[in-house]
Amino acid sequence: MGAVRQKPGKDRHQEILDAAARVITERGLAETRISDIAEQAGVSPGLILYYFESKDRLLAEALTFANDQFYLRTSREIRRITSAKEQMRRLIDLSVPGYLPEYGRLDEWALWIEVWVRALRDPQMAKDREVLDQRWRDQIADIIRTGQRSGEFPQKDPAELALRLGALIDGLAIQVIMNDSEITPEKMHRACMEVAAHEIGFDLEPSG
Amino acid sequence: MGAVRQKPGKDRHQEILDAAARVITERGLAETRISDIAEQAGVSPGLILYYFESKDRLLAEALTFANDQFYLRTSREIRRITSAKEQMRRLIDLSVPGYLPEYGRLDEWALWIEVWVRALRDPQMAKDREVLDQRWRDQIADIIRTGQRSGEFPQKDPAELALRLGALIDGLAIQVIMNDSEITPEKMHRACMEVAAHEIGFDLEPSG
DNA sequence: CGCCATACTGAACGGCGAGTCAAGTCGGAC
DNA sequence: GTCCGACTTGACTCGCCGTTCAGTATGGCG
Repeated sequence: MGAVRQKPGKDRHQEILDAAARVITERGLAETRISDIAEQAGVSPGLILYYFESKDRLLAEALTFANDQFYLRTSREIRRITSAKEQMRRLIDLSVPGYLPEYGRLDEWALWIEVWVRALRDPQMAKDREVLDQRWRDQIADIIRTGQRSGEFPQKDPAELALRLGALIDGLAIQVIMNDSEITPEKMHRACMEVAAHEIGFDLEPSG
Repeated sequence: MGAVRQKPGKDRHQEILDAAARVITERGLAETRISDIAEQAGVSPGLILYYFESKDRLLAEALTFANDQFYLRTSREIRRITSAKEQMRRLIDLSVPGYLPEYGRLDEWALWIEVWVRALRDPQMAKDREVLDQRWRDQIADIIRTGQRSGEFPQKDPAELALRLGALIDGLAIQVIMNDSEITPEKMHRACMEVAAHEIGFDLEPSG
């Protein structure tokens, strides 16, 4: 028996988190077994518990890990854009599940729902969720502040606007990943843009 | 051994669904065991599976059952009101978790999240969710149509408005039941009323 | 060239909980 | 009153899965 020890360049901890996130996305938190994660990561089940204290901790870590990925991606994309209105559009592009073909069905949203369920009972996850959610709202608020500083947007409370827009995006994204026949990615995108324009107070026309 | 047979006035099926909904609310879907439901209902574990084919089916039924309760309650309340604007206010009153002290923390929202998670993988639950969600949006749209007929509200697509308002309420309600420090029931209520007024196009002043 | 620490394996253990079942109880029909 | 069938019980089975652990390979160090 034994083991081909792993190349030093690789990080098992991260590999396992990544495998876990993929399995959770596919099977759901409740149906995720340690052996699934092991298989996905290409290691033995025993090794999972060698790196993580328990299944529970691993799952919790995997959820926030996946959320970080999404945050970092959007954050990077947005920083490249100067116009606040275009930043807003890009944020919405990236937030609508299945809108950009290159990003699959944007299954981060499915994981996000799992976070909510867990956060209802797990105090640590509840704390993590609040931090993650605050970061999400701040991202929106920052765009609004940018637009207000540049004169693109009128003066209104950015935090309040971010709260409302964030909630709207959350609510619509849920319906979209559920494949609700009432709403498509395109429709969600339009709804988000229109409400954003209306509530923040900018004009939709150019390249809308 | 044996059994005191139950009074004919009672409906075991319903009793068990009710017990299940309460247990799920308290412990979460994943942590709900058959024996918990039995205990809550005051019967033996065996009886649960006498009335339900499997744990899975029971849980699924319990979730839609609880949602029905919420729908019927709000529906009844709203039908009593004539002014569309007041109907809208009442709907929001009832939808904000913890806003009306007499309705506890309105834990239906917690169950609703469980529905979402399950609907991602269970086709039957996916169908049920869509029906339930459609009913929820229709409830909002009907209020808007009422207001438009009476001249209280201007003419805009009621279905589209309902979609957006429903999503906003969903998104905000999630944050509230998570005890997010950024938002309180009162704040959510104000946000919903303001966006409703702004998007539907009515004035907030009277008894606002 | 041994030797050790570390990474890793997979078989085995143990507990838990869904589902089964044989037996008991009781209301009502006749 | 007696019998039937629906209702109810709780002990039992059985499979599953998280966790443990004894053992194995391997890279590096002296």
